[in-house]
Amino acid sequence: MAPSDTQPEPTVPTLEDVAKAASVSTATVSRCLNSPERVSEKTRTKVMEAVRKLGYAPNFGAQALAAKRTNTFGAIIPTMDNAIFARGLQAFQEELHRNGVTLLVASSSYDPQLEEDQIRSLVARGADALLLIGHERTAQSYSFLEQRQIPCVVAWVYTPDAPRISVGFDNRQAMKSMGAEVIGLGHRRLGYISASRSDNDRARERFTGLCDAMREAGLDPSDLNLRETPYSIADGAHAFADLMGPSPRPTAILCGNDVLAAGALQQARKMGLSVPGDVSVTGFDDLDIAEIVTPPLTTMHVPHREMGRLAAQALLDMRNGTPPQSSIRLDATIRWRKTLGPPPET
Amino acid sequence: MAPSDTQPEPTVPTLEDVAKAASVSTATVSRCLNSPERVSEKTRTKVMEAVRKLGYAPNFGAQALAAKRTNTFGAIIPTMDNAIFARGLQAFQEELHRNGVTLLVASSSYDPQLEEDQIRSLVARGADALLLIGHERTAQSYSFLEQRQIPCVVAWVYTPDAPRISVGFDNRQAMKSMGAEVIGLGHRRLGYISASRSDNDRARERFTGLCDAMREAGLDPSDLNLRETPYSIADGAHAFADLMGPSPRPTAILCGNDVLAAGALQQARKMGLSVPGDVSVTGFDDLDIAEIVTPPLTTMHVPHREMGRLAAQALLDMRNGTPPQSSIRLDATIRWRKTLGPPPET
DNA sequence: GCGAGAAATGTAAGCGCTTGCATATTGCCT
DNA sequence: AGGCAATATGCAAGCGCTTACATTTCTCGC
Repeated sequence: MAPSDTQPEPTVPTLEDVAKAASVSTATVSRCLNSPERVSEKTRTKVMEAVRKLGYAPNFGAQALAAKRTNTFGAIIPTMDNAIFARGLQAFQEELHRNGVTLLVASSSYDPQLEEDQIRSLVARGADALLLIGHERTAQSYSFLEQRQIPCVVAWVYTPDAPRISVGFDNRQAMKSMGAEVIGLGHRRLGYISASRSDNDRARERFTGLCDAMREAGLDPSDLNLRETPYSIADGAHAFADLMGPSPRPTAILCGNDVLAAGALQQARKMGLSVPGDVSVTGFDDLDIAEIVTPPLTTMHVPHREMGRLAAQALLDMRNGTPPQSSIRLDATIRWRKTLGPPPET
Repeated sequence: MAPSDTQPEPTVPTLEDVAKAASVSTATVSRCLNSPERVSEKTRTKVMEAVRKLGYAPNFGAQALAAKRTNTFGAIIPTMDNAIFARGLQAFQEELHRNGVTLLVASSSYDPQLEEDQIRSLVARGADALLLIGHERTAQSYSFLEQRQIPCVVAWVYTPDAPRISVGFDNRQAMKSMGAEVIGLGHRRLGYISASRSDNDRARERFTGLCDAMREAGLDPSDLNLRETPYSIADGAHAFADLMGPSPRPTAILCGNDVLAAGALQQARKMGLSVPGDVSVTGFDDLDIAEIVTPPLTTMHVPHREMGRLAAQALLDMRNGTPPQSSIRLDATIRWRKTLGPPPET
């Protein structure tokens, strides 16, 4: 039904076209669209009709250029390829939408350079404010943000002393408490599967937290059997196999996140190891998968949606000139399920 | 270390500032940035230095306005809240990035009206092309796209007859083949857990495909025991419980996607039902979770990354004036794992 | 019916950038 | 050294929109 054979006009209607069609000035059309109360009923109707007929939609670039504001926020997440950021981001976007702002999302693939590009790109596109993950980025990124005075909050971490507002939880403390539980159960030989710690402060903090826990229990962190790998189930499985190869095997394997833990669990089954009978496994994040793996994963629950919502709130406040006084701390708490138990008797 | 006490200048540097700082014309600076080869080595260095020193970043709006192109594509997905679109989208973005285009993502929350807004918003922001999911959207969305002649491809479906290019697989056919396998194994009483079919042609097609399979096997589709629910593990569990309540129970429960199937599996365990001993379960999508649930889920494998890559390719081609001749068909094939077997003896 | 102030509308100057065209510079060949 | 082509730069006209400010049109009170 496309009436494309009559009018081969790829022309985008402009304000001027509308003005002409309604025989008024462009100023009037603009006012009609932006502050309708300043235009008489009659002309307004006339103009709106022209708008509809022409299918006019304002050119965002021009609008931003002339008005110097957009109602757009940006978010840059390390990856969309797994569920880690999905839920928080969705909540973030919902909250923004509720407040009339549009969200633009970009992903950095865990690459600081790419992230810098994305920041520039989002800002150039008029993002009024930015949501960033973690504190790790290029100096240029920071000075750019600084210079442009772009409101921004850092999520997925809680760092009260950092120069910018964060909304999240204390990764180090959280992993420390997980470590303490594990050790408290009697485990002494620990394995840890971490995501790559370079360019990732969350991963680093979690690792440090585990070391804290060991130290506090009189264990030597350098005995910790560490594997650092990319972020996938298969990687988790591989690392687990690796860790469980040489004897004496660890009696508990902590994972930096649930995806890795799911891989570990899978591998455990493949190796005929019972969890937690032969070896305990813990995760971090409490993603959906934590509930459905077998056995259900004991993991650190992170209030993702809450975090997204509060981050949006904070950013909105900043934009409106009432910045939150300080970072916002959320609590991550252990979600006990079935993969953590005492070490085997032996 | 923020040197913010000396210069309280929230002024954004413009092309002109850079030009002045480098004592050249704005035209030269512009060329420096956009086609460096047309500028002498010497001035280029000079200009680049000024750019760096001032922290200059082009104003996207102005750029788009003047150049009438942006190197930006948009994608609108129904939700970011689960993994369904994540992998494909990530591949899509990688391919675009490889070709120098930036991706802007928005999510519609499965709401056609919201999607329409997002389309307008993305286009107004200069998206040169759009990736959309499925064919279901408001008439206004279509006429807008039509009128603006925005290249766009529809993914996650394969519909050779539709007026726009699609890149994906045949949902109906795929589910039909899954149904045929199930029936071929001897199952007669079937249950189906579907995502909401309104505003979702993928869900509708899959359902239809299953009916096809039944009909072809001499079964009456109206005997199919259907549950339609939102998209979460808990919903899947709930629907499963529902379906397995009254006797005679179905001997196989097909699910419209893996998330729902994961819930079903979870519920089966909770009810003490063995899969596939007491009841078979199948999924659709082959997300990561399919591999890690217990037992591993027999599901329809969808080449997500390939789909994302090809969609990007197609869109790139369209933008460059060499549109693909037709829709691109990918194959979805059954990934046999452990949840589908013959019906119980009884 | 008149004049004053309010309300509605129009005029035009940019916003920051790209780009066709004109104007230097440069390099090279004879 | 002279002349020409090629190469490098500058000039200035917009791109589509917003918004002070100017102008026109209403609306009333008397």
